Amino acid sequence: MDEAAALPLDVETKVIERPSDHKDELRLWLRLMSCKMLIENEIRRRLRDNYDITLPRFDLMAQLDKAPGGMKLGELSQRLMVSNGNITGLVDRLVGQGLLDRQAAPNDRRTHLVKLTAEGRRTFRAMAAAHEGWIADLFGGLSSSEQETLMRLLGKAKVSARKAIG
Amino acid sequence: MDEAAALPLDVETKVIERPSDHKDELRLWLRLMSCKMLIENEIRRRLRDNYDITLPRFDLMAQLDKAPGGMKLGELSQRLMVSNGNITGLVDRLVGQGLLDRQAAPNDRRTHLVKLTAEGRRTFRAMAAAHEGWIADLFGGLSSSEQETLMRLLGKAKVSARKAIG
DNA sequence: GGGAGTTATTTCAAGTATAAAATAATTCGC
DNA sequence: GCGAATTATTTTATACTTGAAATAACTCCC
Repeated sequence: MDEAAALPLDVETKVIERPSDHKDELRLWLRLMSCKMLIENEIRRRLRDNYDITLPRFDLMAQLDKAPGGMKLGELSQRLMVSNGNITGLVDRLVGQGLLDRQAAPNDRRTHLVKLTAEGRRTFRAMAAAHEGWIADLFGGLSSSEQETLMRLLGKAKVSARKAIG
Repeated sequence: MDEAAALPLDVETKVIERPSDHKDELRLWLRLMSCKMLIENEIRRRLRDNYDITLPRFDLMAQLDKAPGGMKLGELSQRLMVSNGNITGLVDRLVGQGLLDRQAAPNDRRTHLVKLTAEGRRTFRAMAAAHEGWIADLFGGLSSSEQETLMRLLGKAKVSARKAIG
């Protein structure tokens, strides 16, 4: 590139004069974040306006809907990738709303099993159907093959990150 | 597809029997979120361990570093895609740390201009260099062309979402 | 130039999030 | 079985975040 050619050719100082440039990865990261924010803020708004629920509560219920037998708190924390204490508070509030049921596990008194109540499940299913439509709508400008590629590359990014984290 | 062919062919009930399925877009969205969480949590950890700073503060400083003349609070709120009140608090704390300088705008007494102090700039530059390296490291498993494609498709997703939001 | 509407920011209450310490129960080795 | 290490969850302190209401300053129109 022109820019590189214009630099002094002294190999001793080259590294200092032209440290490795990682601006592209940074731009990629910033774009990932802004894409996420754009969509998330809209989803948050629609959940509030239409169902008077917050996104963290919705996300937690979505996990439980996939686990009819209930889940341990730690399992929720892992899947949602948030801290333990965070889950404790969210579950408290959802139990208070009558959407969740928390019961001690039979064999291990440290563990609590959390599951959706009948009302919780009914409520969630209605919201989830709308939510799925919103997401499809927001990603509607991408063809199926573009969506597939995006899916694949994000998967690869996750593998890459996990490897770098070790 | 086989699955569709196996369904009853009654055109009257088809819509009910087989509502449009948007599961793929949903999976894409969930993967985007988990990719973001994975990387963000690691960056947050490294910023804390190495520089004792939080991610929101770092992000705010990054915006200001790009604006030598300073920025209005509303501009920060727009760029970071967070609420106004959020920015007020973050700026308060950063001013308290001596990293930011807040001054009334000359021509409009409603507006405050915020900029990095000399110390703020020095501090940020050091952190930013490390941060850039971390991001490059985390995305290192993707080739340049894969990064390019990902960048392009995320851009397209943003356009799509913005259009759907209207 | 005075009031209506708009814009910029702050305040407020509630909720979400973290890290670290505390509590409590289990498992494992001996 | 006893104690050490581990595991599951809660608690605590602090920070971040939101949406809505409040405050304050500007603009514009008549």
